[in-house]
Amino acid sequence: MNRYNFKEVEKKWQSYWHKNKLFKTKRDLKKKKFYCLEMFPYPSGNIHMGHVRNYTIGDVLSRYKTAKGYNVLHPMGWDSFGMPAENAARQNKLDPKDWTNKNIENMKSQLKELGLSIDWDREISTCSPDYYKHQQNFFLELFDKGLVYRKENYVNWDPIDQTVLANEQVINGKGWRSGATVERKKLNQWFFNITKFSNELLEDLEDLNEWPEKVKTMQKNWIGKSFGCELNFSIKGNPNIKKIKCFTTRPDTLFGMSFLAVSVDHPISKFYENDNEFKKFKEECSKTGTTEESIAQAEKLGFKTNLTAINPFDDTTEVPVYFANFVLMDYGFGAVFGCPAHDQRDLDFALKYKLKVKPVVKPKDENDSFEIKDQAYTGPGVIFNSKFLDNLKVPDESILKSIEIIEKKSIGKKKINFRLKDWGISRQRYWGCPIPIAYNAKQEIVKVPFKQLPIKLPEKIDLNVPGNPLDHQSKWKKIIIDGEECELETDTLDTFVDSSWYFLRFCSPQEKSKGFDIADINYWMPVDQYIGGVEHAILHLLYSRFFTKALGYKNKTFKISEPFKGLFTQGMVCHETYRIDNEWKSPDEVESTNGKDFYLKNKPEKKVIVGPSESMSKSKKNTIDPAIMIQNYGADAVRFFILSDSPPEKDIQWSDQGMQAAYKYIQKFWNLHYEIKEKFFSEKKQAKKNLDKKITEEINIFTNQTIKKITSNLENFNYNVIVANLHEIYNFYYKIKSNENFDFEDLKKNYLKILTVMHPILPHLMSECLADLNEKPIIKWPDTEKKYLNKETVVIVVQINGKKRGIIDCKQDISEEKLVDSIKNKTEFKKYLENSEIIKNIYVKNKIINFITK
RNA sequence: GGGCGAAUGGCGGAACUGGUAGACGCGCACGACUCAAAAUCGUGUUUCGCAAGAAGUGAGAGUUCGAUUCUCUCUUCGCCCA
Repeated sequence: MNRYNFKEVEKKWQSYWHKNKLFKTKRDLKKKKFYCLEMFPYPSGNIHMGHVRNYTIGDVLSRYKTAKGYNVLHPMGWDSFGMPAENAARQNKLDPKDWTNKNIENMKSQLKELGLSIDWDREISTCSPDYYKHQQNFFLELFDKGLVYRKENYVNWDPIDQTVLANEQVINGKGWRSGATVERKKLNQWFFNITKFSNELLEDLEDLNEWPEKVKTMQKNWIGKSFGCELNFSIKGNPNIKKIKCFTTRPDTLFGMSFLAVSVDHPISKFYENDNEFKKFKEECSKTGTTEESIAQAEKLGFKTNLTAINPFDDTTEVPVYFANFVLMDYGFGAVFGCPAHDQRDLDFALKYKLKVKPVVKPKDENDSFEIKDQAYTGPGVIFNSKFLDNLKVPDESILKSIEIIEKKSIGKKKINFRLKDWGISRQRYWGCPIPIAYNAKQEIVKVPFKQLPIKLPEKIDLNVPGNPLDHQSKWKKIIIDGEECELETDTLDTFVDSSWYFLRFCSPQEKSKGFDIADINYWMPVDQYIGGVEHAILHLLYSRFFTKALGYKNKTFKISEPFKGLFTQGMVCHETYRIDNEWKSPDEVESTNGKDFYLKNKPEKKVIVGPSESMSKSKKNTIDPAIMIQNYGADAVRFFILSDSPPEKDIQWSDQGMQAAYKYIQKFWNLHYEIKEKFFSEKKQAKKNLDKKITEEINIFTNQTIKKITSNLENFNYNVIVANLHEIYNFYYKIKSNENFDFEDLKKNYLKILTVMHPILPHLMSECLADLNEKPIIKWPDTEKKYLNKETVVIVVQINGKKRGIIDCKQDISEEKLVDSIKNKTEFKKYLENSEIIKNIYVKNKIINFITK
């Protein structure tokens, strides 16, 4: 017995792959391409189990497609700009660049230890000027196309740190680091005009039939197309304000209107600037965050003006006009009319300010006394209390008819509105891509010319000064453009921009003069399979789709409209949480003798509270370090386990026993391989003369059916089932090895095919097994032989009145008559059929026969 | 509140277009080897029942010769949006 030394073997094959550049890919128009891409990691320091799962899935697919004869592009890079580097640098007085590059180096070696089939010659890093130079150029290209603009916008402002906070950095209205109450502040910011593509981004989802429905629905909701109309209200009370324009999806509820609500940022607010009460109110509003969710959860507040609005359908009614905290300036026109009976938010507001609640839609089976209490009615029904709209069917008929009337009266028009907002890309941070814009003495916008790109980040700067870091770099800011002295923009780009085109860069990673070579794009794009976490289902994917469309806009050579043809979203890796009092304990700090009660290692008196299994996170300490697992069990075992227990799209529970079982499988298989080789494939051995045809056939059938199963499981991402198939392979060969009465040559032919289909999951072990049999490590996917996919005999289930009563072996495609006869003659079925009359039987060929008796 | 999805042994999970429910693994039990343990190997393992047999895929109905699979109602859980 020779024990399988995974450390040696894995290292050997990894360096073999590396030396022979086995995964290096070139554009080759003669070969069909397959672009397999996993979401590239942020270099935080170490790879985690989520990465292992993500990259293993992609690797299995890449290796399979390669074996299938595709020219596979499987690259890897680093999403290396971002806040953590800046934070780490601030805490430890390091340079973000050094910190990041050190992490990259470490994580790269960890990824290599996993045995991934990556073309490392294509490695890219978004924080490298070689990368962001092109990004700056794309920014200017989009600027020229009119897809970039600057406007004032509200941000979350931390007054102590003098910095802008992302929504997730605002916790209960306070800055996450300083604890200061966050303010709303207006800043000049850069935007990508993503809303220009709202319709395209929505409609093109239809063609993405290799995307999960769930993700498409999420994108659809995010874009939020709504059909309605704009509507002008005549205003009384201030001669300077004649009209207020609203957007509404429910013009059919106009007769139920009882107030008009406008945003505090609405242009009419300038008439109230000197009103102290209003100022106070506006300040109060600024305390609620800028997210839709925080606005939805906040109490509905209003500030009553002296204005009234006239109902355009009934000029005898006037309603009060309020400023309200739940109306956003950047949705619609920053004004809505309130119909409390049919909108919960309006109802909450009306009840608080004692406004009229008049129902105008009633459910079908209600009469005119239908009333609203504390639940708005938003369902279908018919219009009532509405004069000329009465009896119209809600929603379709009533809305269309209302819009028709509005258009006829020239008080508004049909309008499609999107929830999607333009993408704010300005960040007041250091560790990001500088925006290639400068301002001249007149404060005019000046583009930085291509020949002056890249605008590199200044190095070795002090990050502990509050405020926007680049703003303090007075020397760096100075730039001369066309002889004119200018000052550089000090905001950097949102890191989502970096990841919105990296998949294009992978096609031409070394191209110096431009971001990519269009010939490369035309060959490699789109990404055939994109794999990553569902947490990026909305923003990253939407931004990448936008960026792709923006590059193709007004550009006849760039023809890619969707970057990702197939999308797969994998589940998270979970582990139980452990806690003593309120302190989290990591899995390697605790132990258990019975699997139920846990205590601190070597301290049985210290009982540990076991919490539910949750996604692995550093904060809860429920992480397992992949590097240690690879060291203890080997890459193949870790790959095998991470694929085994759950379907890849669902969450997986980390389990020590599962990990050990995977390790045992590797060892067991190697031992079995060794036995098989010794017994059947060593040169001395000859098969016995009295060959058992049945076993030979059985081997061939097993091989072909297994190839078929594994192939279809690979195509459908049923990777956990492939692991089960691998166990079946072991069990089958374990059984076979006790027999000797078959053709050893034939066995070898079958065995080699089996090793080949196992290869994508266990590349090191299989390379070793193949090499051990003097086979070249070139993996070519085996075809199936049809004659072995159908057995000569089949098992037919016998049912009587739909109940299974037994099974019967018979020849393939047996006629119904013969089958019925043979069943009638069998004693085991006689007792069911004797005393009753057979009315009919249902026969499904080669599967089942069902007798219906009376 | 709306949308989407899920629910199968002690556990993770399998079951192609409706056709032998529980593949495969874990765990557990018993046995072999051992002075003993670990490791390894063998046997068993949905429930009830000695057995024959019966019940059984969250609950209830429906379609069907036949439903884990299709339809409806409900319950619970998860995710997203509000």
